[in-house]
Amino acid sequence: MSNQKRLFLVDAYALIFRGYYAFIKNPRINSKGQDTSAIMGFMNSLLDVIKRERPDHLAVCFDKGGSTDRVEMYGEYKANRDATPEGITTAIPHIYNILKAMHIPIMVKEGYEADDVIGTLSRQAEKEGYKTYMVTPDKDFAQLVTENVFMYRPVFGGGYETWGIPEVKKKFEVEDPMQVIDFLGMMGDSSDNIPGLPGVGEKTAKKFIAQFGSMEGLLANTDQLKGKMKEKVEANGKLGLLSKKLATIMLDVPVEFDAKDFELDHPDVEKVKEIFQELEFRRLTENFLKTFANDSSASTNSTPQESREQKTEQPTPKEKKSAGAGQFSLFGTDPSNDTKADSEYTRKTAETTPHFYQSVSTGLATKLFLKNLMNQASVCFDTETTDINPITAELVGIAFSWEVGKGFYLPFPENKDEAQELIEQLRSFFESETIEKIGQNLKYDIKVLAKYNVEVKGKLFDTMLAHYLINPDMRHNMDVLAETYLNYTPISIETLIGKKGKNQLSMREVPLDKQTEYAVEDADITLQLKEHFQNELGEANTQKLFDDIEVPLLRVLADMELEGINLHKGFLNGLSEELDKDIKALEEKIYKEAGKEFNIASPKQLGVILFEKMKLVDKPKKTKSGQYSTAEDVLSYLAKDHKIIQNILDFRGLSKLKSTYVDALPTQVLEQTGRVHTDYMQTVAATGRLSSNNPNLQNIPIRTERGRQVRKAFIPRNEDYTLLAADYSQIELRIIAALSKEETMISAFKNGEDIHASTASKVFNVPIEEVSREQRSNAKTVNFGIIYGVSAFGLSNQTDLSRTEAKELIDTYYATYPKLRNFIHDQVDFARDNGYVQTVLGRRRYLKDINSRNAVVRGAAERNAVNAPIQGSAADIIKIAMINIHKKLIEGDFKTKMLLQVHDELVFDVYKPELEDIKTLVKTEMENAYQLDVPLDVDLDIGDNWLEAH
DNA sequence: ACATGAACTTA
DNA sequence: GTAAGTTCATGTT
Repeated sequence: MSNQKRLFLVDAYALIFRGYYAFIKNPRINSKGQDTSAIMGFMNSLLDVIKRERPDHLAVCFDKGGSTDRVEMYGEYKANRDATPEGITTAIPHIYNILKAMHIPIMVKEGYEADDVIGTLSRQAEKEGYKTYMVTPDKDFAQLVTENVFMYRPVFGGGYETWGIPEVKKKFEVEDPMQVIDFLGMMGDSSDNIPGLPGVGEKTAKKFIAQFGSMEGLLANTDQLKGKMKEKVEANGKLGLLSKKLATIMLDVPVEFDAKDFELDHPDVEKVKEIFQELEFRRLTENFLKTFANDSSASTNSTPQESREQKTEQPTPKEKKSAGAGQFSLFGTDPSNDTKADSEYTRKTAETTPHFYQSVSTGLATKLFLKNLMNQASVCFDTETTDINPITAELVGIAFSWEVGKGFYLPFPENKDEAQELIEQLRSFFESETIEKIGQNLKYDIKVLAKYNVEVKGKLFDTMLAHYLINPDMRHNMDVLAETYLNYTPISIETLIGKKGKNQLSMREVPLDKQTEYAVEDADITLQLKEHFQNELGEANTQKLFDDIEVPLLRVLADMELEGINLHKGFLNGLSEELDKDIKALEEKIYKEAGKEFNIASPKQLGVILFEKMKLVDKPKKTKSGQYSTAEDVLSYLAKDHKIIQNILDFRGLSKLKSTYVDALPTQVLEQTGRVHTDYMQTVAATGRLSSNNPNLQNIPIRTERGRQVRKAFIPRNEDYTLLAADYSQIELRIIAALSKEETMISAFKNGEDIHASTASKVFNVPIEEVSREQRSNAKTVNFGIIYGVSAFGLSNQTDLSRTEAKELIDTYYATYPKLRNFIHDQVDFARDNGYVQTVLGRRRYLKDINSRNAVVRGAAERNAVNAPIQGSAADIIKIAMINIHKKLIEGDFKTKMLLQVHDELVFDVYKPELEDIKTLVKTEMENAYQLDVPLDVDLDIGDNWLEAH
């Protein structure tokens, strides 16, 4: 049996899909904007199988043109499948090329699915004495399992399981794997759109199989069933038999198993390397070389020259050098000694990497360490604390590293005074202007240290910010970065302190040796990442953006967050009670109108009430998940005809207001400071904007009278202070006017005209003083539409214009502002040519879908190409203003503090005696942050709360 | 306990 | 039509 030859048949699409979705949260995009997730995922699986099992025969099977037979039987077959994602269709040609270069045969047959091809080949191989392993996660294959045919299933979390007859029997509760067909036929398969018997799911199907053995057996004995189930089965006998047929994998596909052809041969290494290089697979290349490394000793064709020769010949699988099957066993080794540990992925960890991490506790060691530390030019550090909130966190330790693979950890005593003593010894390091400090998310560490009265001075390098500029669309947490760029899996925080929730430990409770390994590893990795990103910043031309904007801004944000803002809790409590009364009253009305009590906040229940019970509409709109849509725009449409609808909309608005703002905000006041401290995210928004959370202070209501009351709760520090809000007027329109050099629009801004009225006057060809409200409003909508990348469709949705009217309006608009249209086209062209667009400061956004064949996907990318430079440039400009204002406030020793940023607005807590100076300072810095051909204009407002200051 | 979708808030 | 975050209900682990 051990000598029996083994054939592996790979179900290509199943593994490709699996690989693609494994990366769906964090798609692999290379510098050319290609989504390589699917290729990467598939190749990982393929190499994994080869490495683990060292098959002597292998082929990869694809579907082609779907199953004509099955579609003929049942028109709906696979009809409700979503279109194959673009990331997959574009991957297929690459995968074909790689397989060809690897000399692995590709099996496809027009009009058949991979299942059928694999089934047929497995039967032929069985006759020739092979053991066949079908590499697929798809359960349908279980029907093919015999004594010599197995499923080889990848399992989540890595590894594989082999399903033979016993496993299939157990899983499906059948006597014979063939009964899997009956099982699938009965319960159906929603992904293939096999109907199955109505009302029969997994449980019932298993019961039927046990009782009747097969679909035919069931249909012949329906007298033994009862009730509804009996009726249903009897009525759907035909559907059941059809379903069984659809679920049956064919064994007579016109393909042939050719043992010689299927032998796993040596790949054309150079060719594969070339393709991988093109796709920018670094780790995979190593993995590939490693996989095929240990067979080369005996083989002659592994030298570069040889391989190149082979390439210039015919690199098709057919062109094999004849090598006796047994003698030329590629891998030579017995698969059984290929241990699990060996194949457990190639990513490095602390365990597999030499390192020297040391904790420093004694006084003498600390002295030596400090001396050494102060001699460095550049040091990476990372603080470990008791809390994720830096304001309440206490230091548990600090890790330092300045040499790859080495580092030190200083544990901090729990006693506050002793901790302060230790930090005092580090003060000269942190406050040194000459030593560069490296870290991942330095804003956190800086805030922690600020609580110990230590300021971090000198040049900074934040790896998270660096990567945000290099690839803003990815995520930037350290684990992802380490895995992507260093092929290294760091120790997870969970292995130290446990899963979050009930019994999570504090870092303080972790044994010192574990703390040391974890903390110094973080510093070590961050140091390595810095070396990596340093060059990439230059390549992406974003070095200046990094040094002059993002890094300085980090200190500004740290100060704003530490400062927090004063909140009038009592006022919100009063508001909450009012809202509560009104919400209850609305509830009463709604229940009465509906004739039933239900959860109004549940879209599902609400949909049933409105569209099934009350039947307000003939054909209700559905969401993609099949529920009735009760979205705002759908309901608004009905509001004038049905009183209940307006009440529901009001209910929703008030509930949101109460739960998200009025009730939530007071709970976010930090005990220690009595203020609300938001956290600005500097690396989240793809355009370069900031985002705010815990709580989000960038979406405090303002549009409705009721909502804007919440702003009254944001108040100055005390009576000596007042709030100042400074906001850019029309900054995005000014930017697009300046960038497009559209003179008409530029001069309107220069003359201080009302830009929407001015646009209306030109588009509708009336004198500016005769522009009607409606005309101005439509012009305003188009102006905004331009910023978002207009379509006639979108515009007509926003206004009461029809699609054609909207189209006409856009055409006239472009005729009025021809350079604006050119600008838009230029942005899209630039994106097509370069794969990215950029802001005034060179901040890039990569647009992988800009050349997509799918018009919807491409359209979205085109709108991004227009919007990102505008939204992003506005973000750049306010960031410059913030940095400059922050600097001036410190230099001038002002008591006034900058508190909030809301995209185009800054809010200050102004010390009253400084008011006039601050007004001038803020307006000047904001208006002169960046020189455009259009003047920037800033409105200032002052008040005793945020609403008055507007 | 955790993830997702719908709905609602902002610039 | 762009960019975000929070809450609630619901379904899965």
